[in-house]
Parts: sequence; structure tokens; C-alpha cells
Amino acid sequence: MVGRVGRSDLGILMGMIDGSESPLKDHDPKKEFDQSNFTDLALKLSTEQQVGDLVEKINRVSVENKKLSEMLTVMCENYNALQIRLIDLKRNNSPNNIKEASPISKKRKTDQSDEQSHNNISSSNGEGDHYQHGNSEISSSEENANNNKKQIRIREDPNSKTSVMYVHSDPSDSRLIVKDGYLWRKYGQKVTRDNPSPRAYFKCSFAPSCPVKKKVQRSVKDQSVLVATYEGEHNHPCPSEADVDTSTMGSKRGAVQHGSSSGAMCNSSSSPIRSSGSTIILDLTQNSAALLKPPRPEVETSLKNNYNNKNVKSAFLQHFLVEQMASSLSKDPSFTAALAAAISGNFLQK
DNA sequence: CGAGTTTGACCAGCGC
DNA sequence: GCGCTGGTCAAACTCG
Repeated sequence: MVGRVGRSDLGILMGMIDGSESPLKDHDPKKEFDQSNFTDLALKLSTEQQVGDLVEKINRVSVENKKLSEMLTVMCENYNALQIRLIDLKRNNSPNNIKEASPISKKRKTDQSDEQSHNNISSSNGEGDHYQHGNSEISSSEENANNNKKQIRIREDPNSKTSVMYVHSDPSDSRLIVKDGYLWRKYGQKVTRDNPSPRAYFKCSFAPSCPVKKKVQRSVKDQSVLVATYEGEHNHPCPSEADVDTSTMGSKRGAVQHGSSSGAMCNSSSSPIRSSGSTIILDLTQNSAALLKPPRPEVETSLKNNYNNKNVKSAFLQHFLVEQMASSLSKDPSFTAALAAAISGNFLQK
């Protein structure tokens, strides 16, 4: 690309080149040769050429970015259509596929059913994040730039006050922290027989009388998935963000977990999308703007019915997936490396 | 010093 | 009844 050069400068330069306006041509003492002016002009021209190159590159990158965005949108639409189709197929073909787990009666059976449900969820839905509520299933996920936990899967047993949340997390992160809006105090940790990863035990510490307990353990199948099992219901309102912040900041150790889940899920925000640092709570029981809110037991609207609201779901999913994919791409080392190589290659070519 | 975490010990349910 | 296992307790420890 040709840099923007002023007409007068060009004229002078052209004259210099063809000799018509060479300062050397005329030895008139009144027009003495000014060497410094010549260097200034050359520098100016070179700078303007660089600016022009940069502008061109920016334009080119913008065009590429636009193309990528369009591709992403198309991918999202296809994904969305496929997912809706898959859901319809599931609903039509196998009404018995989604079996309700038997009420968790005693110890030890809980984990097996939980893990099994997780496996069923994972296998039934493949890539998508998953939320299961009673007999219905929806999916959600989040890429958080500040945290490695990305996904949430929730399974709630309507017959008991137990629910399971699956959160994607960095396998190297041994803290077993599932942020969900409530305050938790760890009171024990144990290695279980069927899972080499330790299981952490938490109690709700926001209210002393709150009976809610939480167990967090990595999935056997996928070490990057944290399985959080919640038992009981909170007998207090969800701590506000300020409460959580102050209590967390105020604590000497500053390591209190705050989170919630289905029976224990925090519902402090009116926003449809609540992300508490690492997790996102998705609830399609609300329409339009209030697409997301934590699934509480009292909100038992069938999610199947919500799938009929395809416009709402589509809009949300599209936006959501665009963000997720963009984030995934930007986080993908190979993608960023390829992008960097392409950009640097262009620079080198220039 | 105080609040939260760690971790070994203890308790209780379950299967044989 | 015994052993295994998960869940809980509490003293010791850690950290700001």
C-alpha cells in the first residue's frame, strides 16, 4: 500500500528524481541546497509509508476478523439447530431414556448414582454442557478467562433434597473449589475407595443453623470435572455479593468457598446469567431477558416446555455459544500460535 | 490471635 | 459379628 504523501512533497521528490527541481541544478546562491530539509522529507515519507502499511494491515485483519465472526455465527446456528434436533429426537424416541434415579436412601449409594448420572449425562449429550432438572435436560457452559472452571452440569433429584453439580475445572487445581454463591466451610476430606481423588466435605457457613452440606470430588472418568453433591436446603437467604465479598475478604484465610446448587443454589441476582467467577447457573424457566436464574426446587417448570420457546433459547444459545467459541479459540494455544504466525508472516513479507 | 484448613481418629451403616 | 467404607469430629496446623 502506498503511504499518504502530501502533493507538495511528492512534487518536490519527483522533481528531485528527474532532476527538474534538483537543488543541485540551480547554483543560484539564493537557492542554496538544504541537506537537512532533504533528510527530513525522506524520513517523513518513510514514516508515512509505515503508517500506511499499518493501516492496511489493520484493515486486512479487520476483514479477517469479520470473516471469522461470520463463520462462527454460522457454526453456532448449525450447532443450535443440531442441538434442538437432538432434543426433539430424544423426546420423541426415548421417553424412558432419562430415568429418574431412585431416591438416595443411604450412604454409599449416593456416589454411585451420582457418578452414574454424570456418566449418563456425559454420554448422552456428548460435547455440550449439561443441566438436568428432573426429567428434563438443558445445557450450559462458560469460559471464564480468570478461572479454569468452565462448565456446570446440574442434576437434581426431585424426590430428595440432593443435587449434583458438575463443574469443569483445571485437573491440576487440587483445591476442590466450586463457587456457587454461598459460603462454605470445609470440615473434612477423605479418599474414597472408587476414586483416587480425595473428596472434600463442606458445610454452609453463612448461617450456623443451615443444614446444607456439600461434597466435592473429581470425577473418576474425567479429572477435569468436579462433582459437587449438595444435600439439604438453605434455611437462609442467599448471601449477597457484598456479603460474600466482605466475608471472603474479611476472613483471615480468605479461602471460604461461596457457591450454591440446585437445592442449595444461590438466587441473589435478577440477571439471567449469573456467573460466580467460575460457574454459571442456567435456567430456562424464565423467558426473554430472564433466561437464566438458579434452579430452585420451587421453580419446577418443566424444561421440556421451555424448549418450545425456541426463539428465546436460540437467541440465548447463539449469543452464549458465540462467546464460548470465541473464548475457546482465543484460549486455544494452537489457534493463537497460528494467528501469531500468520500475523508475523505478513509483517515479514512486508 | 483468630478463623479456616488439614488430617488422623472415631462412629455408624452395610454386606457377607 | 466382623470388616469395609463413607461421613464426621476435633486437635493440630497454617496463615494473614
